[in-house]
Amino acid sequence: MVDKNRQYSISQLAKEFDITPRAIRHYEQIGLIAPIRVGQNRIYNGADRIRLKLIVRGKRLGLSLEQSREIINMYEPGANNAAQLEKLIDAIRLQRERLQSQLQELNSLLGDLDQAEAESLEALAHSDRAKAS
Amino acid sequence: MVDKNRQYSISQLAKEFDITPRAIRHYEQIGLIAPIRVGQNRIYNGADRIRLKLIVRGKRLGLSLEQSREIINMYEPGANNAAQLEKLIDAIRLQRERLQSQLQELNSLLGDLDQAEAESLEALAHSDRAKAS
DNA sequence: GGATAAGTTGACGTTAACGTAAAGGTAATA
DNA sequence: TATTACCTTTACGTTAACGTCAACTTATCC
Repeated sequence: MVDKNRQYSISQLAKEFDITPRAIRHYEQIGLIAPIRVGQNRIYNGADRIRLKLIVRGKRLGLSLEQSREIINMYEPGANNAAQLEKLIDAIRLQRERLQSQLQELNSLLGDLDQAEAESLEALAHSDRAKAS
Repeated sequence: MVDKNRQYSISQLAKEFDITPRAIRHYEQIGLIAPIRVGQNRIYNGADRIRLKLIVRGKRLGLSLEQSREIINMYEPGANNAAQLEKLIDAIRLQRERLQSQLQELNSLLGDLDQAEAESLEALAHSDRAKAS
């Protein structure tokens, strides 16, 4: 709760999350974050930082910004009611399921390939025999 | 081995893999497949079909066409040597690992959220008490 | 009072992976 | 023979997610 009122510059956050200031401004352009201004400079608070964190995590998870938007919209620092959190968690679970089915696909592909490998090894064995003969 | 010499039209394959003919032509443009021509029409054989299958699977796995290209290039219907297959399988395994780390991230995010949920539930409980008092 | 560092706003450029006409060839079918 | 049904090429359009200038302001340090 200490950093609830902390303030961050754009490059500070850019550095922390290893993205460019331009990217952060882009997120603002499409309405994912809305920092306040001091003079003409953007100043980010703790909630903004969390939103950014969600975005970056989403990217690592292969989510589009639009998909992340749903998650971010569900994150309302004050209006943190349980129903919203449930929805958020459900969304994440759904993505997890997507990933898991991808993994399944991948494993089946690996299965195919292992089989192909086995066959080709056998083929090689046969050709070896052919050479040997 | 029966369909080794089978022939397919572009729309047949499009239908089979649930993609558009345009997409298939696109894959050809960037050199992922190279069907023969009969007149001006493209005719695809079994190997072409496999390549397409690899592409489509790759997409389901979240691979870019360039990533798929590596896999496809490793698939040489005739020159099916074991070393190449090993490389192919390794590539797939690598992708699997990427997915698995994504899953881990996802699970940790879910962990965070579950905790946030718990906290907010507690907060709600407190506010209930506040209301009750 | 320059130089340097960090910030700002346009606004055009870029990559990926096709979509979407437009305009025309060919073959089977009513 | 006219209408479908597929096929072709050419080429511009589209979305996502920023990258990359250009031109300018503001604060700080020597």
